[in-house]
Amino acid sequence: MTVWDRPEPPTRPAPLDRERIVAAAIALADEGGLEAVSLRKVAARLDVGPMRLYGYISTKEELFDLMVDEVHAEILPEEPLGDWREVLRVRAHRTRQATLRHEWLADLLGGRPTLGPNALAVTEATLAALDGLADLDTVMRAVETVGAYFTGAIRREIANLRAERATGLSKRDWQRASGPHVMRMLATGRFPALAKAVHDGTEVDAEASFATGLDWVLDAVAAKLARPPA
Amino acid sequence: MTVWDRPEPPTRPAPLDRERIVAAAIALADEGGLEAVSLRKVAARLDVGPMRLYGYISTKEELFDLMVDEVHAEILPEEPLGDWREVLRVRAHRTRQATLRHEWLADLLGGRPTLGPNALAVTEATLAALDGLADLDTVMRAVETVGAYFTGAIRREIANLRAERATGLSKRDWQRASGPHVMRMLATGRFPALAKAVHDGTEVDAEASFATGLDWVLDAVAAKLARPPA
DNA sequence: ATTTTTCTGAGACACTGTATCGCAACAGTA
DNA sequence: TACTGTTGCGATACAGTGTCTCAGAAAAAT
Repeated sequence: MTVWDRPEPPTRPAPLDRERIVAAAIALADEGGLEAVSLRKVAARLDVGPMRLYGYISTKEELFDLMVDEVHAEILPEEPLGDWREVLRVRAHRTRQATLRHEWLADLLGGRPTLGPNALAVTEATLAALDGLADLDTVMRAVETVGAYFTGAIRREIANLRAERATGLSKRDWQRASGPHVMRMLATGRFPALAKAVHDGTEVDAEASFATGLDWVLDAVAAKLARPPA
Repeated sequence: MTVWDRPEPPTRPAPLDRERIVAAAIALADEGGLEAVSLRKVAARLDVGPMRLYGYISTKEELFDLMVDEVHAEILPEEPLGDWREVLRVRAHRTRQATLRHEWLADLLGGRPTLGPNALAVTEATLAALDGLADLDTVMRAVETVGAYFTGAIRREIANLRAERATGLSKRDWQRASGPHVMRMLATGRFPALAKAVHDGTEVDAEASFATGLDWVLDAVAAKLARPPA
């Protein structure tokens, strides 16, 4: 009975779990954007047949949900924080940073309810920080308002960033020269205020403007938390 | 030379322009969501070969851009408005209403810079309303902050609405019973604040909560416009 | 050792966005 | 009026996509 007489052991299928699948999908998305994520490519990256994935997820949307929740693990701060304001601000900034690391997150942010364990943990931490500072409705309004702000702001920032990258121009130059189109539009004289804004506007740091807008919204929340609602 | 001797005149291709294309695409999207919009279906609706469209747009993304700009025509109010606060509030509410009419807009909002003529007109009107009330940087921050808020809020509202529709439950019941999943998570005791919120939370009207959050943000803007920046 | 159950992956299906390119209808010229 | 150059249309093709079905192989149970 030499080695050659014995057949090769049957090729065991590559081990698999959701963690591995999500990691592969995130890697693909980080490299080529959300559109680079196809079930076939994810499967190929794991040396697995495409249909194998359907044992772990039942739809591509679910894969996206898992990806989003996975990133929320990066958003949840490891150590407890100070007052409610810091909690909200840190959450906003960490979400922004995570989105800069995983730009595809901008395409998914706010697109569907996030009910994964990590996302729930983030929400829990936020609510806990505001607990007792006002009645529940006010607290919810505060959390949602801040969330709406940073979701929208991050999406716009990434959208602009992509546009800049596509033309290879800075934001300001891009506005100035984004195709002849905008210039021509401005030249028509139909948009005087806009023209002035484009002409006189200084190029502002994206992070600074994000932070400033956030502070404004936090100020508003502070005002409402201060005195109980009518 | 009877009629039957003469051949039919050659079938002239159906007349076409961007307006028609965009209208067909919007109709499809209104009926079946963004994913129901395919170049083939748009073309079929216009009795036209799919490739014909490429004379008017050069990519599907461009079609989406045209659709978004078309809806912005509904957002621009026809008559001039009062003070800056009313202008911003009306813009937010009209954007929300337009998105409720065209839910697919939620998927596109904030996803890419909007440079079409109608979107520019909306921006122009907004900037004009704030012109002179503060230095340009502050004005821009105000417009962008409010825009970020309502963009994010609208997206989340539509996301929740779709989730409710998928389960056929009200928002509150949905949170309570969205699969066993959330309930099981809450039952673990790891999310006390969240559990309390779900348990004690009253069902709030979506429009009211949108309006309230908007007012908060507008209050914040008002505070910054009042006194010139440091 | 044999049966039952589970799981896997090859292939197929109905689509998608887009490139290519032959053909037909038009405009301009002789 | 005949011809030719140009344009623009659309059939066909290509390389993908998400997902279904199902024959067969491996694992578990008997």
